[in-house]
Amino acid sequence: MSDSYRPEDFPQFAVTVDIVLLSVADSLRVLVVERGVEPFRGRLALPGGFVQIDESVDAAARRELREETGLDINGMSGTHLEQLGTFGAVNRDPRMRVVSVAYLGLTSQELEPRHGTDAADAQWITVAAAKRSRLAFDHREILYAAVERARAKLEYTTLAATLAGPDFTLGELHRIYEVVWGTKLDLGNFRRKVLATHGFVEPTGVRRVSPSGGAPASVYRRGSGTELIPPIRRAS
Amino acid sequence: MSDSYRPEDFPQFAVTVDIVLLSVADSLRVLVVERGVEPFRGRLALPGGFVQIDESVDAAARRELREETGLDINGMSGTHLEQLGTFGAVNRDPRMRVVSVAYLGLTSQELEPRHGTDAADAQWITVAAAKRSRLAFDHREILYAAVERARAKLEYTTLAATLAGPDFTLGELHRIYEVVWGTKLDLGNFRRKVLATHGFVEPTGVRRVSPSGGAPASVYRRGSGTELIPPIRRAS
DNA sequence: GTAATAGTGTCTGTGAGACACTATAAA
DNA sequence: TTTATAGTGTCTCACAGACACTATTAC
Repeated sequence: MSDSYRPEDFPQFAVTVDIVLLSVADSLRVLVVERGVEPFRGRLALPGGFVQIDESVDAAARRELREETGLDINGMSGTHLEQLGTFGAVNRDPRMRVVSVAYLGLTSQELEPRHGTDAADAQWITVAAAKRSRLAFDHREILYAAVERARAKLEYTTLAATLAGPDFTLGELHRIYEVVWGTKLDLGNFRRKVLATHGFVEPTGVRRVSPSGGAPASVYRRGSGTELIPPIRRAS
Repeated sequence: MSDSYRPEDFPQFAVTVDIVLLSVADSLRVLVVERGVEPFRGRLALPGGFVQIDESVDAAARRELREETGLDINGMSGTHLEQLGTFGAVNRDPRMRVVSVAYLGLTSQELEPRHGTDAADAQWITVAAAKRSRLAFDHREILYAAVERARAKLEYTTLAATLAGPDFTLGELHRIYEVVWGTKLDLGNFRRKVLATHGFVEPTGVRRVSPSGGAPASVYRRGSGTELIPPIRRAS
């Protein structure tokens, strides 16, 4: 930390936030926007924007998320948002020196991007497609880090319940794990594990019939716990 | 991401790096510097400094670490350095808007801060003392995050071997865990666990006698592995 | 001898994984 | 009926944890 007060003594940066918002539908999806101007015009990019001088970096992330999707983290929605990491390569933005703080968001996909807002051009695409796409800036690298973080977090936190929505069956929760991890999980063992973990899910008393047939399933909602002890391990 | 090229369209920030460098001696220690000027003159602070306009944020962290301690991450020392998180509260620096990218460093304490360098006023103090101290800026918060990260990483990575130095006995490695976690661990079970984990340690063939008596112990060095599968769990 | 550390043996309980099985819905 | 899902039972193997024990050094 320098001790100077003179602005000319330290380099000046722009600081942005970029948000990797993930959800699970048939497959793992990510919210992207199409850039309308240079640089990277026409390319897909992660939603984000400049941090304002009078707001914290975290607040900027929440604001951008709200502007792009209408999801309001402060308003106790079922959405999770956490800092992922900071990307500070010298030439990551061709215009000027920009340091970007990336965030990982998880949502149950209830809310589609709202037209008529900043998010008019936002869309959900599969993560597989996004990885194939030539994303703007270093957003491909950020996406990879976010997906890996999400996969790891399902192991030792109850965040899958956030991806599953306000209420869900254990079959639906099970699919979240299979889709995010891209692996098969024994449903019977998974059920026992989840039900044995205090604070993961709690029963609502309601039963629901699957649209694809089968017996009616008990509906659960998120429990109060956040950690999974012991964790659910990915297949080795 | 804004599309403007005009500097006046986006707020200007200073970006710093702050480094939480930990080592294990009798207890867990952290490298701190005493501030010589305002603000927070006389207070202890984490080593760090401004990111230059032509260096990446990661490079700035490596440079600061080298300047403060002589440890050169590029030069294949036994030191670990990873990004911890970014602290971007509006008023975290009373002089101006500063966003700080914090790093967690782990070292085996071979190298003491060098006098006659930037680090002339640097010193190792126990983490317990640092937590009691009124650190400058939001460095207390950063320290807490770093210690928790280090504790968690010992569970599922082989980083303890980095804290233990170039070569070590299993008894020494065992103490690293007990000191960082602040718990007791059964030595017999720990030994079996470590030796059964492929890539954690490898024998050097050398034996060493402890200065505090006891039978001579086999000396090991770090293995090539980085992950601990399955992890060593902290006591619940 | 005692103290301290290194290293091994062994038992037990828990729990993950594999897999079989029954039950209940839709088509 | 078949198909798809929900939910339970059970067996086995691995392993973490507890703890006893021997071995080897310094003092």
